[in-house]
This record gives sequence, structure tokens and C-alpha cells, in this order.
Amino acid sequence: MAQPGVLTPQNEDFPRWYQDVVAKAEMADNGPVRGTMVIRPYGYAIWEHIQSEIDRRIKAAGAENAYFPLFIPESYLSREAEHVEGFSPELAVVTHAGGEQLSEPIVVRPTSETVIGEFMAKWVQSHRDLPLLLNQWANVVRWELRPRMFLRTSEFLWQEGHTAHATFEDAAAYARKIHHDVYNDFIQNVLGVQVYLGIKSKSERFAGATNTMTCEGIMRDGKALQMATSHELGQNFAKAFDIKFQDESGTSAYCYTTSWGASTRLIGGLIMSHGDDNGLVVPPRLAPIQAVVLAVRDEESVNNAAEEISRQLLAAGIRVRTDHGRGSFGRRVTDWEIKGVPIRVEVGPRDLAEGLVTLARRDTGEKVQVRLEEAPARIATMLEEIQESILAGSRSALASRTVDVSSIPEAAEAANEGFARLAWDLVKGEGEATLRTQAITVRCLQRGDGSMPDNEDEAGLVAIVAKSY
RNA sequence: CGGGAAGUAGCGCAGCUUGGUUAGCGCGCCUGGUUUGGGACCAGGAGGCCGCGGGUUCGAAUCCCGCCUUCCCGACCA
Repeated sequence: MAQPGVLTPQNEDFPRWYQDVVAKAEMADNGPVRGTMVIRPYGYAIWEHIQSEIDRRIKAAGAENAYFPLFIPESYLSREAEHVEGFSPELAVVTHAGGEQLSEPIVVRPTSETVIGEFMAKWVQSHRDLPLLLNQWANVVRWELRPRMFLRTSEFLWQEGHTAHATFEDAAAYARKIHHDVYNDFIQNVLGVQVYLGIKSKSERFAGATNTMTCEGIMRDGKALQMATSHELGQNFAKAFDIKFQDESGTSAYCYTTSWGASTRLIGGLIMSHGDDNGLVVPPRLAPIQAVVLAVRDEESVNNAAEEISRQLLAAGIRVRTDHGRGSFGRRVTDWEIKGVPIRVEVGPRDLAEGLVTLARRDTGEKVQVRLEEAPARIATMLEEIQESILAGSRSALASRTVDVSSIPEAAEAANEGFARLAWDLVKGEGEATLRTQAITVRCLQRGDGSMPDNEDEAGLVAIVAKSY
């Protein structure tokens, strides 16, 4: 276990614990400009795994990657009324370039619906051009008033998908496909986090959307985090950017568009979903380092054995790191624990003499001795067990942090610990406003059976409310 | 952007109230040695425009003004 003083305990000061983990796991540093961050190699390695897992799923859903410019003419933003209203307070605007004042200010993209809409209009003419399924990996800038590492930085990295469809139904179906097959699948099966899927209430919707779907997770301090969103944009952007096509009969019609995104915020979600007082806990499928082979003593025979085990693990397809650096055993153990490496393989002379190594699980702290020759297979199995166990833990955390209530005051009480679930009819309108005064918002709306509603107006919906990041 | 707290070595802090020689401490870092099965020890050493700019003063880490940044609570948001 980490010694006192390494990290602030979660129950003593959760925000400080979070800052400690970000710093001591070498995830990120603050940048020099307000709200910016430097993502360090270990944090970036995690992001690269997030990217490749999400990217694979996006491509499987049929979308292709492209890249659009960072700079957007300011006039583009104002073409969609709600969109500009929602984003203008947080825009970074370039007014000077090349030593001169620009005739039209340039906006640094806060999101790319507008530029991409402009080009979709050029590229779409016939129903045969549809659906048009695009995605880009990019940085965006939003001048948020209260930055927090990974959760809300002035500049962040994300993926934004943008699609155009011939019909409302096709657009709605695709947005749902992305939400389930890309976001929920990744968050659950790679990130090991159980979330609620639902739609946003009108007041929480994306600026310019007709419907917003969300993945809402619960953090270890009982606050909710929106971990990915998918939007149905109706014909709002199609009309603003003139994205039209001719159908089989030669009739011209506006497209229905969607957009959907997931960002470096997922790393914040990872930290706060699984992390404990010893630091980060990274699920094996996401971990840049799945197993660290630790030479207990800096002796040649031990180091050689550690190298040999590493080679075998690498050959077995496990992402492995060997640590036979100088420094005390305890220190090195603690460092790898803070970084959340799933399995530690301890190689020491006493074990070696008996043909054994010790495997230590990061998630449970449990240690087992195994025969050297069995190690690769045991580790492979154990990685799967850890992945499942982390998800199971997230599942039970979500369940135990969710309370069914039947009034606004009860919901307000329950929201101090996590999610409160109650009939949407009790919340709609005045209740939502009352909760908001206590920093509690409607995180999502679901059907009674937990499934995704078509829209806010369906009868019998339940609201899931909480305090959130 | 409102309320609160804070910026002194890589990190955590003391010093400031009551201005006064070479600004301290712990951890970390470097060198050498002894160590290494849960944050090791000894010895030696390096590292500071005391956040930035202005002011008061013979003299400012210390007092005054402005700005920047960070953290917490809130409003805004991925």
C-alpha cells in the first residue's frame, strides 16, 4: 500500500486526490495559458489506446476519417441561431494575423458542425451520395470559465463525427448505432465503466440539436460525468448550410444530420471511476502497460529472469514493461501502483529458487505465486479477470449510487450521494428549476425499462438526476 | 464571470503580522558507498529575478496598487 502522504485520500479531499493522481501518475501538467494542459507521455499513451479503440468502432460503423480546418469564419457560426447562442460566450476569436487586423474575425473551432456543413453541401447532391458518414480527430477550443484537468480544459482533444442522411429515421438510427456500438461498447468493454444511456432534457441539449443522447457515469465521489454524446440535428444545420439532395423522383430535400463526440474527458472519467487511494486503476484492455515485470533485487540472475519473463509475455501478446532499475523495491511498487498497471510480476531470488514468480493484481491487491512456466498463461487469464472485475465493480457502484425516489426534495437529498431516479412528470418544468438551484441537473431521461426513448415527449419517462462535473 | 483560498528550488511548506547582512526546512535530484521481498541509509553536492509589472522606502519575499496563474464552491459546458 502507498505510504501516507503519497496521495491525499479520496474521502479526505476528493478534488485534491484527483489532482494528486494526475500529477503523480504523470498524466498531465498545467499549461502556461489558463485552462490548457500538457498531456504527458503516460497520459497520452492512454489517450492513444482510447483513440484506436474508438476509431476501430467508428470505422466498423461505416464512417471515414477526414480533417477540416481549425479556423472557421465567424460568420459560419451565426448561421444557426441556437448554435451561435450556445457557443459564442466560449469562443476564442482571432482578430489579427500576419501583422494586420483581419477583415472578418476567425473563430478557433469549438466544434465543427458549421465548416463540415459547408462542405457537406458541396459534396451532397444526390440520394446516392447519402448517407455521408464523416469523422475527424481534432483539437477544439472552448473558453470555459472553470477549467479542470481532462474534465474541462480550454483546449481539448476529441473525435467528432458528422453525418448527413436522406431521412429522419435513417439519421436517428445512425446516431443510436454510434451511441450503442461505439460509445457504450467502448466505455463498458474497454473503459470498464457502466453508464446510463438516455436522452437529454430540452434544457440540457446541444446547441442546435433536436435530440441529444448521453452516456452518464457515476464517479467515486457521487458526481455524474457525461462521457460521450450523440446528437440528432434534424434539418437545422442542413437548412443553415444548404445541405440538399435530389431523391429518386427528382425532388429536392434537405438532409437530416447528426453529430457525436467523445473527448479527453474520458481520461478524467477513467481516473474518477476506478481510481483508489493508491492511485489510478487502468483496465487491462486500455492499459498501455498491462504487466510490469519487477526485479525485486538488482542482481544479474534476477534481472535475467525478469527479462526472460518479459520476452515470454511480449510473445504472448501482452503489453509489458520490465523494471530492474535501481531504487528500493517499495518505491518502485508504489510508482507502478499510482500508474494503475493491472498486474505486477515480482521476480525475486527466493521465488526463483523454487521456480516461482509472484503476481500482484492492482485492482484487488491480491498476490499469488505461480510457476514460472505458467506465468504467461496465468497473466493472460488474470488480465481478463481484472477487466471483468473492474466492470462488475463499476456496475455495482452505479447500482448502489442510484436511488429511486418519488419527490423533488427526496431527489435533492439523494443527489448528494449519486443518482436519483424519479418520474419525469414530477421533474419537468418547475422541478427541474428547483433542483438546479441546488446544483442538481437532469442527467438523462430513460424509459421505465431503462431503454432509450425516442424523444422527451414520450409518456412514462423517468428522469435520472445528479450533481455533475 | 461571482464568492473564497493560494503562488517562495522539481514537489510540499516555513519566513511576511512588526521591512534590515550570504532566504530556510522536508521530500526529490546529482556524486560516492552501503542497500533493495512494500516509498532504504550515510557522506558530500547542485539547484531561487521569493508569480509578473509598477509604487513607497536609505533598504521589499515582507507594505501599497495593478495584472497573471492555480485550487475550492457556484453559474456556463465535453
